[in-house]
Amino acid sequence: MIHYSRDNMAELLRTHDINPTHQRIEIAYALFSRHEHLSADQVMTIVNDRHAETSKATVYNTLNLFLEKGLIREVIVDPSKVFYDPNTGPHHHLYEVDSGRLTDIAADDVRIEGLPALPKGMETVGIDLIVRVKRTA
Amino acid sequence: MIHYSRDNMAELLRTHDINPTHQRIEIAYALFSRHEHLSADQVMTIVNDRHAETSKATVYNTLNLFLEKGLIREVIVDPSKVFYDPNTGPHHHLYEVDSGRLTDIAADDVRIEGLPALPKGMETVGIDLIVRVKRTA
DNA sequence: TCTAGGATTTGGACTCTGTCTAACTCTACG
DNA sequence: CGTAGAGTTAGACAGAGTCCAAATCCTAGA
Ligand SMILES: [Mn+2]
Ligand SMILES: [Mn+2]
Ligand SMILES: [Zn+2]
Ligand SMILES: [Zn+2]
Repeated sequence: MIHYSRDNMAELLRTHDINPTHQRIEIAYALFSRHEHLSADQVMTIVNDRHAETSKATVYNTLNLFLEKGLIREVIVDPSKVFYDPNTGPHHHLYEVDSGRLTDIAADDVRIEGLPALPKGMETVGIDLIVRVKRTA
Repeated sequence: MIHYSRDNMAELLRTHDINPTHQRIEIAYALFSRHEHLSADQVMTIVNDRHAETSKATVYNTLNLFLEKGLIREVIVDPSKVFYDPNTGPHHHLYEVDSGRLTDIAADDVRIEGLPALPKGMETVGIDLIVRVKRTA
C-alpha cells in the first residue's frame, strides 16, 4: 500500500473487526497516513484540525480499541505519555531525549542473542529495544 | 558489598556528592537494601512504614536528585509510573505485564548486534532492552 | 419511511503521578 | 546564642488518562 485514503481506512478497520465510524476513520487516517509515532494529545489535535470534532474520551477509547484489536502498538519511552505506533511489525526505536522525537530502527539487521530462557509458564509478549540518544554536548 | 546498613548509605551518598540527610538515607536504604525496582509510591510507603515521616515532595525530590547524581537509574516500562533501579550497571529487564513485576536480566550473555550508526551529532545515552512477558494462557 | 434498540460518542467529573511554591525546620558556623 | 543556607513540608497545581451517565447515531426490521 503506497497511499492511504479514508476509504482505505474503513477497509483496514473492517479487517481488524472494528466498526468503521467517522471518528475511528479520522483517527486511523491520522496515524497511518503519516506513519509516525503520535501521542493521544497529538492525535486529538490533528483530528480536530479538520472538520469533525472528536472528544478526548473518543480519542482514548479509539486508541485503546485499536490496541486491543492489534491494529496499532504502544511505545513506552517517555514517562509522561504513551506513543501510538501504526507499525505493528517487528522493529525497534530511537528516542531523542531532548526533543522527544521517536523514530524507527528496522529490525532486519539487528540481532539480539543470548537472552535467558523465560521463567516457566511465561510467554513473550514483545521485546522492546530502545536506543536513547541526545545531541552531542 | 554484601549487606547494606544505614551507615553504608551515608557513605554511598557522600561518594556521589549527596549530603546524607535522614530522609535521603532512608530512601537510599529502601532501594539498596532490597535491590528491587520500586516506584515512587512504593518508596514512600516503605520509608513511612518505620519511624521517619517523609513527605511526597521529598520522595520525589530525592529520587530525582539520586538520578541526577547517577546513584540510581529509572526504568520506563509502565505507562502509569516510573520504576527506580538501584542497579546502574549495564543490564536488561523482564517485565511481567499482568503483575507489574520487573526483574533484571544480566547483560553478560546478551549481545545486541547490527544497530545502525547514530545520526550525526548524536550520542547514546543508554540502550534499554525490555522483554515483556505474560502468564501462558 | 418510521422507529426501537444497540453501538458510539460526549462533556465533565474524577484519579493518579508528578511538580511547584512559599513557609517552615534544621544545622553548621561565627 | 543568632543567622544563613540547605533541606523538608503541606497543599495547590498540572497533565495524562479513565469513568460515567446522558445524548446521539445507525440500522434492522415493521
Ligand atoms: Mn494487525
Ligand atoms: Mn554511580
Ligand atoms: Zn515504531
Ligand atoms: Zn534493573
